[in-house]
Amino acid sequence: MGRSPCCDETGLKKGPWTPEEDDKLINYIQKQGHGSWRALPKNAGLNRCGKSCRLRWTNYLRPDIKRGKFSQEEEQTILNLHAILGNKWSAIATHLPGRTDNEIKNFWNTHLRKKLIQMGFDPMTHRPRTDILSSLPSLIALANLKELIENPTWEEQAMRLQAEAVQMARLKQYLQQCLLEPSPIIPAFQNINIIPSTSSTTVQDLETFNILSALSQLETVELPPSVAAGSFHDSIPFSHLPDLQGEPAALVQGHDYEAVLSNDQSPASTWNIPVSLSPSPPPEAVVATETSFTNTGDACSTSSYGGAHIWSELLDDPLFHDIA
DNA sequence: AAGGTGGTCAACCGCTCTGAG
DNA sequence: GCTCAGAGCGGTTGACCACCT
Repeated sequence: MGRSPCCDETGLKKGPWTPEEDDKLINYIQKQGHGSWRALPKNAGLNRCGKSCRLRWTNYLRPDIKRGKFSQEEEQTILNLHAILGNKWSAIATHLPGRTDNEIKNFWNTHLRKKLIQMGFDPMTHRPRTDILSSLPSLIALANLKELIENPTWEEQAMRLQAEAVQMARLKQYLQQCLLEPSPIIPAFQNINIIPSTSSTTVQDLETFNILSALSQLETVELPPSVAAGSFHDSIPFSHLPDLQGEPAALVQGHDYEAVLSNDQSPASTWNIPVSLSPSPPPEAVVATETSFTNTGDACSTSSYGGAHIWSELLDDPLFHDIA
């Protein structure tokens, strides 16, 4: 399918529009309307293809176009709509008066997409990224390498790695059980939906969640007998994480998105993009989570593994970003 | 001051959709 | 139902600009 573009016709001008061309186009459309776009350039005295004229008019010259920076409300609207519609820029644009699909697309690609990635969200599914899982072995190797560099003796390394292996195995076992057993959802991941809310989900929440999600899917660690006994699980007072296998909102096909948009309790997505993309103080739930690990007092304590700062150091490491 | 790098955004390209004949 | 022209859409490009080294 597909036709050769009308601009292939030789002699037609391409590239940036001059003020004179803009004036011609505006004057013609204001007097005659655009009618047939293909016929327009000839009638208006423009050496352009109709397609180029239409684009220039709809994206730049139209009188009702709102220019300038996107407001917080517009930004949030785009995020919410994109979670439901995906890259349907024209559909998104219909909900933002004065904004063009091209403008929204550019804004998404240059701002919002990057923000979501930085926060650990997959910009396409609006869910926390799980591709970190594929690089987890590298991540662990990196952590070990870091330790090797900082701790010169091999005996220390052997003992440390052994302890870490036990910790990771236990953590994995616990998280697997958490994922399998229905139990109350921890506050940090409660009430998750695509509609703006006052939820205080933070970057820290997401990083924590990503790490926990990654660890929960570890498949390569041999479990020591103490884990199999189940004592570890019993000692941890927080519960299971959201289902990661659900349908990504952006992939919902054939959905009546207008109905979804008008429904505050939309089931189309179970994830909440934070209202503000700026960091906020960590919620109690996350603090409680870290405390829970530390207070167990056994090998699963994050403090004996280096604590949360090891992970945050790692996550900030340029090498990790390359891997991720 | 000059070159390099990254961000932004207008415009283009190629494909799909739609409706008329 | 088929074909084709026109319109529309989303992805990509490239010029321009600001900032950094």
